[in-house]
Amino acid sequence: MPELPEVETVMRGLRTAIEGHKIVHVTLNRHDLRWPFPANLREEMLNQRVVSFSRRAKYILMRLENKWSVLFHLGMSGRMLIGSVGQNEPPPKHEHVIIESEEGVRIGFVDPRRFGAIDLIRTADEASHPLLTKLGLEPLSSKLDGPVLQEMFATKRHTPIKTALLDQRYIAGLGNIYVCEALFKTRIHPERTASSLTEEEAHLLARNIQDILTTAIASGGSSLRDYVQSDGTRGGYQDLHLVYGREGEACRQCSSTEIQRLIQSGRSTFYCPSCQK
DNA sequence: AAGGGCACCTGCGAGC
DNA sequence: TGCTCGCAGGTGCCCT
Repeated sequence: MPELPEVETVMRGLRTAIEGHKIVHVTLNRHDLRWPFPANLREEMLNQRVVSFSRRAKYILMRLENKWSVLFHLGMSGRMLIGSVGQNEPPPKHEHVIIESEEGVRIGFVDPRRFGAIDLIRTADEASHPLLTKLGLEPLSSKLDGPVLQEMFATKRHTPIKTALLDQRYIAGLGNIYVCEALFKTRIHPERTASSLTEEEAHLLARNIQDILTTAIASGGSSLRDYVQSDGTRGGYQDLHLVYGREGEACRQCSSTEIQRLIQSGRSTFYCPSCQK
Protein backbone atom coordinates (compact mmCIF):
# COMPACT_ATOMS: atom_id res chain seq x y z
CA MET A 1 0.00 0.00 0.00
CA PRO A 2 1.51 3.00 1.32
CA GLU A 3 4.38 4.39 -0.64
CA LEU A 4 6.58 7.26 0.44
CA PRO A 5 3.94 10.03 0.28
CA GLU A 6 1.44 8.02 2.32
CA VAL A 7 4.05 6.98 4.88
CA GLU A 8 5.25 10.58 5.15
CA THR A 9 1.64 11.71 5.69
CA VAL A 10 1.10 9.07 8.38
CA MET A 11 4.36 9.98 10.09
CA ARG A 12 3.42 13.66 10.16
CA GLY A 13 0.03 12.75 11.60
CA LEU A 14 1.66 10.76 14.38
CA ARG A 15 4.06 13.57 15.07
CA THR A 16 1.24 16.06 15.47
CA ALA A 17 -0.80 13.65 17.57
CA ILE A 18 1.62 12.28 20.14
CA GLU A 19 5.08 13.79 19.91
CA GLY A 20 6.04 14.82 23.44
CA HIS A 21 3.34 12.64 24.95
CA LYS A 22 3.91 9.98 27.59
CA ILE A 23 2.82 6.46 26.67
CA VAL A 24 0.80 5.02 29.54
CA HIS A 25 -1.01 2.08 27.93
CA VAL A 26 0.14 -0.38 25.29
CA THR A 27 -2.21 -3.11 24.12
CA LEU A 28 -0.90 -5.92 21.94
CA ASN A 29 -3.81 -7.84 20.45
CA ARG A 30 -1.40 -10.28 18.85
CA HIS A 31 2.27 -11.06 19.18
CA ASP A 32 3.28 -10.80 15.54
CA LEU A 33 2.61 -9.25 12.18
CA ARG A 34 4.99 -10.21 9.43
CA TRP A 35 7.46 -11.21 12.13
CA PRO A 36 7.09 -11.80 15.86
CA PHE A 37 7.14 -8.60 17.90
CA PRO A 38 10.26 -8.21 20.04
CA ALA A 39 9.62 -9.67 23.47
CA ASN A 40 10.34 -6.36 25.19
CA LEU A 41 8.17 -4.20 22.87
CA ARG A 42 5.49 -3.33 25.39
CA GLU A 43 7.90 -2.96 28.27
CA GLU A 44 10.18 -0.52 26.45
CA MET A 45 7.30 1.67 25.28
CA LEU A 46 5.46 1.82 28.55
CA ASN A 47 5.89 5.01 30.61
CA GLN A 48 8.16 6.55 28.00
CA ARG A 49 7.79 9.96 26.47
CA VAL A 50 7.78 10.10 22.65
CA VAL A 51 10.73 12.24 21.67
CA SER A 52 10.45 12.44 17.88
CA PHE A 53 9.41 10.78 14.65
CA SER A 54 11.19 10.30 11.38
CA ARG A 55 10.78 8.42 8.13
CA ARG A 56 13.29 6.38 6.18
CA ALA A 57 11.94 5.09 2.85
CA LYS A 58 8.62 3.45 3.79
CA TYR A 59 9.57 2.96 7.43
CA ILE A 60 8.51 5.12 10.37
CA LEU A 61 10.75 5.52 13.41
CA MET A 62 9.36 6.61 16.77
CA ARG A 63 12.09 7.64 19.21
CA LEU A 64 11.52 7.26 22.91
CA GLU A 65 13.02 8.92 25.93
CA ASN A 66 14.81 5.72 26.97
CA LYS A 67 16.82 5.72 23.71
CA TRP A 68 14.84 2.95 22.12
CA SER A 69 13.26 3.51 18.70
CA VAL A 70 10.15 1.71 17.52
CA LEU A 71 10.27 0.84 13.83
CA PHE A 72 6.98 0.57 11.95
CA HIS A 73 6.30 -0.65 8.43
CA LEU A 74 2.74 -0.45 7.10
CA GLY A 75 3.05 -3.24 4.54
CA MET A 76 0.22 -3.20 1.99
CA SER A 77 -2.71 -2.41 4.23
CA GLY A 78 -1.34 -0.81 7.40
CA ARG A 79 -2.98 2.29 8.90
CA MET A 80 -2.50 4.35 12.00
CA LEU A 81 -5.85 5.36 13.48
CA ILE A 82 -5.61 8.41 15.66
CA GLY A 83 -8.32 9.02 18.21
CA SER A 84 -8.99 9.79 21.82
CA VAL A 85 -8.66 7.58 24.86
CA GLY A 86 -12.07 6.51 26.04
CA GLN A 87 -13.83 7.05 22.73
CA ASN A 88 -16.98 5.00 22.55
CA GLU A 89 -16.68 3.70 19.00
CA PRO A 90 -16.17 -0.04 18.74
CA PRO A 91 -12.56 -0.89 17.87
CA PRO A 92 -12.10 -1.65 14.18
CA LYS A 93 -11.30 -5.12 12.93
CA HIS A 94 -7.62 -5.97 12.70
CA GLU A 95 -6.50 -3.40 15.22
CA HIS A 96 -3.38 -5.22 16.41
CA VAL A 97 -1.62 -2.66 18.58
CA ILE A 98 -3.02 0.26 20.59
CA ILE A 99 -0.87 2.95 22.14
CA GLU A 100 -2.40 5.45 24.56
CA SER A 101 -0.86 8.59 25.98
CA GLU A 102 -1.31 10.24 29.34
CA GLU A 103 -2.50 13.27 27.37
CA GLY A 104 -5.44 11.20 26.08
CA VAL A 105 -4.42 10.30 22.53
CA ARG A 106 -5.03 6.80 21.22
CA ILE A 107 -3.14 5.34 18.28
CA GLY A 108 -4.40 2.12 16.71
CA PHE A 109 -2.25 0.15 14.29
CA VAL A 110 -4.72 -1.53 11.94
CA ASP A 111 -3.42 -3.93 9.31
CA PRO A 112 -5.85 -6.45 7.76
CA ARG A 113 -3.30 -8.23 5.59
CA ARG A 114 -0.65 -8.27 8.29
CA PHE A 115 2.26 -7.57 5.95
CA GLY A 116 3.29 -4.78 8.27
CA ALA A 117 6.04 -5.00 10.84
CA ILE A 118 7.04 -3.56 14.19
CA ASP A 119 10.49 -3.78 15.66
CA LEU A 120 12.59 -2.18 18.34
CA ILE A 121 16.13 -0.91 18.05
CA ARG A 122 18.41 1.25 20.14
CA THR A 123 18.16 4.80 18.81
CA ALA A 124 21.93 4.99 18.44
CA ASP A 125 21.87 1.88 16.23
CA GLU A 126 18.92 2.85 14.02
CA ALA A 127 20.99 3.07 10.86
CA SER A 128 22.27 -0.47 11.31
CA HIS A 129 18.86 -2.08 11.57
CA PRO A 130 18.87 -5.00 9.11
CA LEU A 131 15.74 -3.70 7.37
CA LEU A 132 17.31 -0.27 6.83
CA THR A 133 20.93 -0.99 5.92
CA LYS A 134 20.31 -2.08 2.37
CA LEU A 135 18.05 0.82 1.49
CA GLY A 136 19.16 3.14 -1.28
CA LEU A 137 18.82 6.87 -1.82
CA GLU A 138 15.93 8.87 -0.38
CA PRO A 139 14.19 10.05 -3.54
CA LEU A 140 13.56 13.54 -2.17
CA SER A 141 17.21 13.97 -1.25
CA SER A 142 19.11 16.60 -3.21
CA LYS A 143 21.54 13.82 -4.07
CA LEU A 144 19.05 12.34 -6.53
CA ASP A 145 19.74 13.82 -9.93
CA GLY A 146 20.22 12.75 -13.54
CA PRO A 147 23.88 11.72 -13.37
CA VAL A 148 23.32 9.74 -10.15
CA LEU A 149 20.34 7.95 -11.68
CA GLN A 150 22.22 7.16 -14.86
CA GLU A 151 25.24 5.93 -12.94
CA MET A 152 23.07 3.83 -10.62
CA PHE A 153 21.52 1.96 -13.53
CA ALA A 154 24.51 1.96 -15.86
CA THR A 155 25.10 -1.79 -15.59
CA LYS A 156 21.43 -2.79 -15.52
CA ARG A 157 21.33 -3.89 -19.14
CA HIS A 158 18.67 -6.52 -18.57
CA THR A 159 16.41 -5.03 -15.93
CA PRO A 160 13.40 -3.03 -17.10
CA ILE A 161 13.43 0.53 -15.79
CA LYS A 162 10.09 -0.10 -14.05
CA THR A 163 11.56 -2.99 -12.06
CA ALA A 164 14.76 -1.08 -11.28
CA LEU A 165 12.82 1.88 -9.86
CA LEU A 166 10.87 -0.44 -7.55
CA ASP A 167 14.10 -1.96 -6.21
CA GLN A 168 14.56 -0.31 -2.82
CA ARG A 169 18.33 -0.91 -2.91
CA TYR A 170 18.67 1.90 -5.47
CA ILE A 171 15.95 4.40 -4.66
CA ALA A 172 14.05 3.72 -1.46
CA GLY A 173 10.46 4.78 -1.10
CA LEU A 174 8.94 4.49 -4.55
CA GLY A 175 6.17 1.95 -5.08
CA ASN A 176 3.95 0.84 -7.91
CA ILE A 177 1.83 3.98 -8.24
CA TYR A 178 4.56 6.58 -8.27
CA VAL A 179 6.89 4.56 -10.51
CA CYS A 180 4.13 4.26 -13.12
CA GLU A 181 3.34 7.95 -12.84
CA ALA A 182 6.98 9.04 -13.04
CA LEU A 183 7.67 6.93 -16.13
CA PHE A 184 4.56 8.28 -17.81
CA LYS A 185 5.45 11.88 -17.05
CA THR A 186 8.94 11.31 -18.43
CA ARG A 187 7.49 9.51 -21.48
CA ILE A 188 9.65 6.43 -20.89
CA HIS A 189 8.28 3.00 -21.81
CA PRO A 190 8.30 0.78 -18.68
CA GLU A 191 9.97 -2.10 -20.53
CA ARG A 192 12.96 -0.03 -21.56
CA THR A 193 16.12 -1.32 -19.99
CA ALA A 194 17.36 0.67 -16.99
CA SER A 195 20.77 1.26 -18.56
CA SER A 196 19.24 2.70 -21.73
CA LEU A 197 18.29 6.03 -20.18
CA THR A 198 19.87 8.97 -21.96
CA GLU A 199 21.40 11.79 -19.99
CA GLU A 200 18.38 13.94 -20.75
CA GLU A 201 15.90 11.23 -19.78
CA ALA A 202 17.71 10.53 -16.50
CA HIS A 203 17.68 14.22 -15.70
CA LEU A 204 13.95 14.53 -16.39
CA LEU A 205 13.12 11.29 -14.58
CA ALA A 206 14.91 12.39 -11.42
CA ARG A 207 13.13 15.72 -11.53
CA ASN A 208 9.72 14.17 -12.22
CA ILE A 209 10.11 11.64 -9.39
CA GLN A 210 10.73 14.49 -6.98
CA ASP A 211 7.92 16.65 -8.39
CA ILE A 212 5.40 13.82 -8.21
CA LEU A 213 6.34 12.80 -4.67
CA THR A 214 6.28 16.40 -3.47
CA THR A 215 2.87 17.03 -4.99
CA ALA A 216 1.56 13.74 -3.62
CA ILE A 217 2.71 14.60 -0.09
CA ALA A 218 1.08 18.01 -0.40
CA SER A 219 -2.15 16.22 -1.40
CA GLY A 220 -1.97 13.90 1.61
CA GLY A 221 -1.06 10.87 -0.50
CA SER A 222 -3.20 8.60 -2.68
CA SER A 223 -6.31 7.00 -1.15
CA LEU A 224 -7.31 3.89 -3.04
CA ARG A 225 -8.96 1.37 -0.73
CA ASP A 226 -8.61 1.99 2.95
CA TYR A 227 -5.82 4.51 3.31
CA VAL A 228 -6.78 7.74 5.07
CA GLN A 229 -4.80 10.57 6.55
CA SER A 230 -4.49 10.85 10.30
CA ASP A 231 -7.53 13.12 10.53
CA GLY A 232 -9.61 10.47 8.79
CA THR A 233 -9.95 12.29 5.48
CA ARG A 234 -8.79 10.75 2.24
CA GLY A 235 -5.67 11.85 0.45
CA GLY A 236 -6.22 13.59 -2.85
CA TYR A 237 -3.47 12.42 -5.14
CA GLN A 238 -5.50 9.51 -6.59
CA ASP A 239 -7.44 12.13 -8.57
CA LEU A 240 -4.18 13.22 -10.15
CA HIS A 241 -3.10 9.76 -11.30
CA LEU A 242 -2.53 9.90 -15.03
CA VAL A 243 -2.00 6.18 -15.64
CA TYR A 244 -2.18 4.16 -12.42
CA GLY A 245 -5.43 2.20 -12.19
CA ARG A 246 -6.70 3.69 -15.49
CA GLU A 247 -6.48 0.64 -17.77
CA GLY A 248 -8.82 1.03 -20.73
CA GLU A 249 -9.43 4.72 -20.10
CA ALA A 250 -8.26 7.43 -22.47
CA CYS A 251 -4.75 8.77 -21.95
CA ARG A 252 -4.97 12.20 -20.34
CA GLN A 253 -2.02 13.37 -22.42
CA CYS A 254 -2.77 12.28 -25.97
CA SER A 255 -6.46 11.36 -25.46
CA SER A 256 -6.29 9.15 -28.57
CA THR A 257 -4.94 6.04 -26.86
CA GLU A 258 -6.22 3.80 -24.10
CA ILE A 259 -4.04 3.19 -21.06
CA GLN A 260 -2.65 -0.35 -21.13
CA ARG A 261 -1.76 -2.69 -18.30
CA LEU A 262 1.07 -5.20 -18.39
CA ILE A 263 2.66 -7.43 -15.77
CA GLN A 264 6.31 -6.90 -14.82
CA SER A 265 7.87 -8.97 -12.04
CA GLY A 266 4.39 -10.01 -11.08
CA ARG A 267 3.03 -6.50 -10.68
CA SER A 268 0.75 -4.39 -12.82
CA THR A 269 2.30 -1.61 -14.85
CA PHE A 270 0.04 1.05 -16.33
CA TYR A 271 1.26 3.07 -19.31
CA CYS A 272 0.30 4.82 -22.52
CA PRO A 273 1.79 3.02 -25.53
CA SER A 274 1.67 6.22 -27.60
CA CYS A 275 3.22 8.61 -25.11
CA GLN A 276 5.83 6.24 -23.71
CA LYS A 277 8.42 5.01 -26.17
C1' DA B 1 25.07 -12.53 -8.98
C1' DA B 2 21.04 -11.00 -10.53
C1' DG B 3 16.36 -11.87 -11.51
C1' DG B 4 11.94 -14.47 -11.39
C1' DG B 5 8.52 -16.55 -8.71
C1' DC B 6 6.45 -17.50 -4.44
C1' DA B 7 5.04 -16.61 0.00
C1' DC B 8 2.93 -14.10 3.55
C1' DC B 9 -2.62 -12.42 4.46
C1' DT B 10 -7.57 -10.40 4.10
C1' DG B 11 -11.09 -8.03 1.54
C1' DC B 12 -13.51 -6.43 -2.35
C1' DG B 13 -15.64 -6.16 -6.77
C1' DA B 14 -16.74 -8.47 -11.08
C1' DG B 15 -18.75 -12.14 -13.33
C1' DC B 16 -21.28 -16.25 -13.51
C1' DT C 1 -27.90 -14.41 -3.19
C1' DG C 2 -23.73 -16.67 -3.18
C1' DC C 3 -19.84 -18.73 -5.10
C1' DT C 4 -15.04 -18.31 -7.37
C1' DC C 5 -11.50 -15.63 -9.36
C1' DG C 6 -8.43 -12.00 -9.80
C1' DC C 7 -6.54 -8.26 -7.89
C1' DA C 8 -4.56 -4.99 -4.30
C1' DG C 9 0.22 1.42 -2.09
C1' DG C 10 5.31 -4.46 -0.19
C1' DT C 11 9.22 -7.17 0.31
C1' DG C 12 12.11 -11.18 2.02
C1' DC C 13 13.62 -15.58 0.60
C1' DC C 14 14.52 -19.57 -2.25
C1' DC C 15 15.55 -21.11 -6.58
C1' DT C 16 17.63 -20.93 -11.03
